[in-house]
Amino acid sequence: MFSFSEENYLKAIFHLERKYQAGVSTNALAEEMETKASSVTDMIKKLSEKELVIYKKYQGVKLSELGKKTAIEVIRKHRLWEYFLVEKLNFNWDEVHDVAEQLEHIKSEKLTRELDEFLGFPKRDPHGDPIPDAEGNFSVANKVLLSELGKTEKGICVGVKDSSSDFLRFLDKNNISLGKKIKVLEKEAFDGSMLILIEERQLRISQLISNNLYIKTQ
Amino acid sequence: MFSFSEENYLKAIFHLERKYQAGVSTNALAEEMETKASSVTDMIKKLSEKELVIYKKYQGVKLSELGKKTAIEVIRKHRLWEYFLVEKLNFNWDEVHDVAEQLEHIKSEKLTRELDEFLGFPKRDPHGDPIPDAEGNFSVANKVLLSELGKTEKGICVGVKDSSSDFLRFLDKNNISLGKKIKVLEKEAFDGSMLILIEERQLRISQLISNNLYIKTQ
DNA sequence: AAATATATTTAGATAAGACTAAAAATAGGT
DNA sequence: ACCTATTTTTAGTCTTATCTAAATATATTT
Ligand SMILES: [Mn+2]
Ligand SMILES: [Mn+2]
Ligand SMILES: [Mn+2]
Ligand SMILES: [Mn+2]
Repeated sequence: MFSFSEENYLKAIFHLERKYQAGVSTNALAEEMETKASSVTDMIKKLSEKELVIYKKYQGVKLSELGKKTAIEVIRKHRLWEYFLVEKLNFNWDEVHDVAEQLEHIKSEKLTRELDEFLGFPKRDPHGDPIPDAEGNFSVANKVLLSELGKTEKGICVGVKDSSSDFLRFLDKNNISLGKKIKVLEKEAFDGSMLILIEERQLRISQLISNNLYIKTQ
Repeated sequence: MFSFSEENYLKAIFHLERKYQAGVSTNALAEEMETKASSVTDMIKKLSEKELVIYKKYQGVKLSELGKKTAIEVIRKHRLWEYFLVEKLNFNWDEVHDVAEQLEHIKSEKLTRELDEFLGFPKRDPHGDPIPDAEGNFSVANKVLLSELGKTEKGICVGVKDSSSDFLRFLDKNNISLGKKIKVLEKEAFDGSMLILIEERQLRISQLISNNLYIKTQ
């Protein structure tokens, strides 16, 4: 149906639309795709021809309904494969992204459907991100960044914002993983660092860390 | 490492080398790849530059050691994925080939290794073809075509030569599957058709069928 | 051995996706 | 409102993989 490159652009636009509802700028997309603005303009024109995006010169792009549907399908596959790699093939959560970037482009509805079933219709990928179902529906959890919590507030660690290997391995090393209870004991106004309680253990973390950990409070 | 297209050419050359040990001709390769001879020449030159094949103008191609190793890796992945699809994801043996054609190009040594382990190091794919191990070794079974058997000879059905959907569904419909015992009851000299005994059942099959079924005798 | 047929390679073109450099449009500051 | 900085688009080039048409080499007949 669509090329790898087209699918990757759609995915990138989908993710950037959160931040730029008015339309995703060429430069933002160029940065996300690690390419040049001129290449982005070329591709946007092509996607526009194919009615995957709505585009007016100098005004940025938005996904059309078809574009959004396609992007969600790719994201669904990406996250299902990440789940598969961790749950069935002994991958660590920091090793799955690059392989999933390849697997997400495999074209077979039956494969996606059967994989989903084989995995027991998982709701979240290894990084806490929601896995869209076959109809493209997914629940956006009411999560906040740990850095937004104040002293004495608590919740459960439910996701990571940064899913780079470096960050994930840091979390592993410090025994921070999804599902664990976290309570803010102290918050340093000066540098934004925190003293947290995680499973009976006290830990001091920098703002860079708390800015990349999602917490579900309630 | 190598492009999808390069990998597909290597695989095709590998398979054709059985038949054309002296060197695979441009035309044979063009037919196998469903492309034009001129395109084949272009690609062969590129593969030759990369030392994946040995090529002299007008003399056909052979795989180099590196080319052979690469081809076997792709075939290993293809067959492992086919096994996965049938054993874990409820695919029928006639549905797996096209998806495996995509999956065979995923680059991740860990993925291949872990998939192999997850599947229990299978030795044969759903069509009876051997699955190379991580070192590229695989056993070539001593099988013959059913059409080569004479009256009263018997053996076990161990593979298919043609693995088209049409042929495989024909076998399904007639309850012929790998592992079943087959005995030749009659052989018609005129049209090459056979009367066979398969699991207490008598069945008349044309030469086209017996020419595409592998049997292990002993 | 020459003529003819077939196989293979070369030449030139195309499409996708990327790039650099330059031009044009938009946004901000005074 | 104008000047400047930034963003975006255009123009032209490159690489990969394909194609058609034409040229050349090899194989087969006579
Ligand atoms: Mn990922
Ligand atoms: Mn993820
Ligand atoms: Mn196959
Ligand atoms: Mn097979």
